[in-house]
Amino acid sequence: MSETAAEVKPERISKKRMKAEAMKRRICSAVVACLDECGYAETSINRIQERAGVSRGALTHHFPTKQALVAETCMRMLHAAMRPMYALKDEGEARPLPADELLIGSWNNIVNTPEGRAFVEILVACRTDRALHDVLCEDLLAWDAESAAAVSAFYRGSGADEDDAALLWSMCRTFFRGLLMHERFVSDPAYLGRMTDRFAGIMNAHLLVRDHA
Amino acid sequence: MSETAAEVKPERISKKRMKAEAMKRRICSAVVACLDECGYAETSINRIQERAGVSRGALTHHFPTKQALVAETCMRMLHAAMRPMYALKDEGEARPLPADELLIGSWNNIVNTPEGRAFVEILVACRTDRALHDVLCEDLLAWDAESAAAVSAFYRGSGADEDDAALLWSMCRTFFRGLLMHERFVSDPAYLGRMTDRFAGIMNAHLLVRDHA
DNA sequence: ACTATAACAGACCGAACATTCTGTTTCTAA
DNA sequence: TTAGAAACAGAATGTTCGGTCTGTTATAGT
Repeated sequence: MSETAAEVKPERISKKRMKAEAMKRRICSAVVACLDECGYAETSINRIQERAGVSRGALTHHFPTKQALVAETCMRMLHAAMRPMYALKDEGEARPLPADELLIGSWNNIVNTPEGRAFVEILVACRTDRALHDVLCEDLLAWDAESAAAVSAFYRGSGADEDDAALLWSMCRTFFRGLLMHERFVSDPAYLGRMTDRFAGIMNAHLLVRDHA
Repeated sequence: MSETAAEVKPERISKKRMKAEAMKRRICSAVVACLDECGYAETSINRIQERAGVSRGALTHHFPTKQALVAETCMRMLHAAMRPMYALKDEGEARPLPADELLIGSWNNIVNTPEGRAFVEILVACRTDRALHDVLCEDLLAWDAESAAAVSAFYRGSGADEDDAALLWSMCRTFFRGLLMHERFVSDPAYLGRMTDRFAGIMNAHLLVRDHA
């Protein structure tokens, strides 16, 4: 059991593990860039290895299959996207933003980014790649639930249901994902801004900041 | 000029052209099925030919490249999706549905179908495939404009802008596209229905049936 | 009836694909 | 200090890809 030996002294961050972690991060960054720029279909192992500037051996050593590579990249992205939300939570009672500002900020800083676009590529791939879906489904559902819980803590919905805020928030993320694939088919780039503004304005009347009673 | 000879007597529907058209329809149907079930990445020419039950020669004869095949499939889908809208227009002043019914109907009969899912696959592919994008962009923009015009004829928006109805309609289609890629990641299938209902309810207050003054 | 041509059929090709494999280096635990 | 294992490196493999090419058959204009 070599792994138990490794678990015995986890406080010791070995030089080996640091290098391996750096390599993994480097590779996953290349995956994000490739997914964003080339799409899932053209994100081949060859392209990733060239983009990351690593050898084929390094890639296959850390990620035995392409699905493992994409899955870990996805989870790293989700974890990174969740971090600011935790930071906000820990910061205590800094009053939450109005919903429209939250939405515009989310669009600009989270969704409409290389990571956001890469995530959409993965989501679409999951629709038809059962193996990839099975690897990610559980974690994605958990992430959804976490995200919904975080929003529900600060916002309430205009509807009757107790979980209306979570439903509305899910709808917002759905809209943003759809917007990403519409991006290249608007004649005027400003039109995207009009859509996000209009949408945020409408949702602002339904996703309301919770009173801290 | 063999083509002029063909143009001279277009009223004569030759047996040859009918067979060719039937073959094309058969192939494009297989493309839709493959895109829906396997996704763009796994929609290979081999798979299409097997699915359609045609020879490689037939495929390459009618569609020299894969992009031509996907592009024509896309345009056929859009044309088919547009047909009921024209039929509605020609039918005259049959009062339009309230927006929420229009939306739920669109989701069930147009978006959440094999064709709708295939269309999303194509849209996502266009994001990173410049050649495919260039072939389709113009037609897709025209289709968007047609769709917006058709909606504007019967509906008005709650906002100040003259084209608010078109903007709202575009937002609705954006939302539905996003919903398609969320489909496999909801724990309860009924949740999708809740999302469409809630969304339709919200939009119903902004997308209003135009008075026939 | 005849011939030119569109409509197929299927073998073939080089490139690229994901994966496996055998070396070589570097670190770590004993 | 020294096995031994993890971290790489890169060649090799068999498959599948999109596209081309040469035949064969059916049809349509003359």
